[in-house]
Amino acid sequence: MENENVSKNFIEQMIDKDIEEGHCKVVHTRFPPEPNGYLHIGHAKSILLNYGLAQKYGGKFNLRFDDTNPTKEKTEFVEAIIEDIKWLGADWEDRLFFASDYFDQMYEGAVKLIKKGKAYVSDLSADEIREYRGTLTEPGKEDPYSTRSIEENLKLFEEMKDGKYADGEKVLRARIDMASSNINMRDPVIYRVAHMTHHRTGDKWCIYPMYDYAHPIEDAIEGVTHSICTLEFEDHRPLYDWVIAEVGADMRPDKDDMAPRQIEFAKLYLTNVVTGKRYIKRLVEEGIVDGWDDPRLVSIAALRRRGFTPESLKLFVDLCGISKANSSVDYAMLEYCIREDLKMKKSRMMAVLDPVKVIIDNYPEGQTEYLPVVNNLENEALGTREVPFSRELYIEREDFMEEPPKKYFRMFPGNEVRLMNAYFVTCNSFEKDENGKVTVIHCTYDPASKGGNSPDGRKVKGTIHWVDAAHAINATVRLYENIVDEEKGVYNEDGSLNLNPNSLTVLENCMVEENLAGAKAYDSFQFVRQGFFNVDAKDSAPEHLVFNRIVSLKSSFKLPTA
RNA sequence: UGGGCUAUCGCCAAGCGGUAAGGCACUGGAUUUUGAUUCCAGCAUUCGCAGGUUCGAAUCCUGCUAGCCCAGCCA
Repeated sequence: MENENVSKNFIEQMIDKDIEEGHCKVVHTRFPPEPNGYLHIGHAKSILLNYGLAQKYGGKFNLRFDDTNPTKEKTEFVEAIIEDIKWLGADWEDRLFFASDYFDQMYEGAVKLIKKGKAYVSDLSADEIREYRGTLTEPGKEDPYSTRSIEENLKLFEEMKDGKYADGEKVLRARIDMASSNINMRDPVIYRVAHMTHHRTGDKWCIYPMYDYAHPIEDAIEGVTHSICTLEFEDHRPLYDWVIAEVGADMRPDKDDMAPRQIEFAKLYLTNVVTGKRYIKRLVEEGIVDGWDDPRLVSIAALRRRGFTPESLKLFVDLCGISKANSSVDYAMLEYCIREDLKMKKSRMMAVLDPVKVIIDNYPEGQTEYLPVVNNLENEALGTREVPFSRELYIEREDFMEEPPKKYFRMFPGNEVRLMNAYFVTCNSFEKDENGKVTVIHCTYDPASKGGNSPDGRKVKGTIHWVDAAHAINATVRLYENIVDEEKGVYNEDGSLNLNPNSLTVLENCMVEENLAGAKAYDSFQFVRQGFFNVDAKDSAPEHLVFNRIVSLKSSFKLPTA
């Protein structure tokens, strides 16, 4: 269904080559999150990329938790991550794995390295290791413990595993090249001691493998062919390849298929959003946002709560493309994607966010008629509904002006407009309170224009939405804006976030049509002339609905400001 | 001033030696019972800069410049 003429990204080109040259039999990808936090839209790019590749090439996609550091990880996060990925629609079938499932094989691999003379136990402290490592411009120095015999290393490593040493007392290092211009190759630490209960393996282990050692092994064991990660790991690729060559290659399920290959791509950055964990943590702690799923955030949970759909995110990720250039995508692109996804799928309802009363003076008192309304003029499959109409209505306060500027074709004294799906009405007069605020607008209607067209062919420039006063239900509607504005600067001088004071507007006395009465959590609609809205999953209740604005409709209408 | 990577329209992004795709945004104009949608039109003589090779260069070579990443017993 996607356009066939879309050019392939550089990863697809690499995969094509691996297949053509006969290296790769079955494309196998994975998404490997560490369960130490919530997923956000950047992760969605990676998930959809990896899953999408597996689909396109008829391959496989794994979900694997990279849980090699128990000090940061929690079961709570694995559950949240699973929920988010399921919602996104990426299907790992029966391939849900944990790096911790492979701790035994990783340990055996380390023993093998020691036996080959490719790893040694060091007693250097963390500080000393840093000193010996050298700097960006100076080579490192040999670790004084690097000359230990294989037998001694074997014994020491086993003792590390058996808990004879305290955290930080000893580490296992790979023996590569202390003079390498790539700092990752200067005898990297591959195992550390951490007396810590792991969320899955409990107290079985007190030594844990480092990412650089563990990750290639995880990929190899699972038969992953293309290990896709972000740009900051480019410098780690030689080490990834080293581990594969030394121990990983033998762990592959199919020795004839390709050994895993690491490919890096640029992360997704979005303008006007906050993704930094420490910033979000503060916003949550200070009560500025309502948790990690506050609709102004871009965690997957927040986007879901806001009313974004998996389809819209997929579209977004596809439109953004994959490259190696660091870039920041305009938030407007995301807005386009959700409008695009919802416009044909959702019923177009009438809701008055800032109501002002309208009285149709010549409409019979006490009469109510139910007018048929098509739910979505562009999608008949959505059917029709009936909307009550009577003498007293509400319209949007901004749809009336006492003294309109030029090109204002909504309601004003003497002007005829169409009440959408109902009648032509002409404004005759209005009432104001002592503060000059309009309280009631008086109109007369043309009974012949029922349905919204006049038999005499008369045209009106404006069509406005409305809701019947006697039947409307009262609801709360929340309007959102971006939480920061890059034009104004994201950070203050003290490093704190320069927050948009208008990121949340709560409208308490909105009047929505009665057909919305049964709306349930996550249900979404177009509110005609306003935007797309959904029922808030946390705060809405059947007796009092709370809606979130997902995105506004585009508008080229601007009131002249001067 | 070590190594790795990246520079194509306001924002993404194709392009892979034969003379600058596409999308978002924006600007017109048509249709419209949403100032929405849809439609049609416009939107880089130029590819970070400077040289060079070539009949021909965004694509190859050389030299600059700018940005990002790396000195966790994090991932």
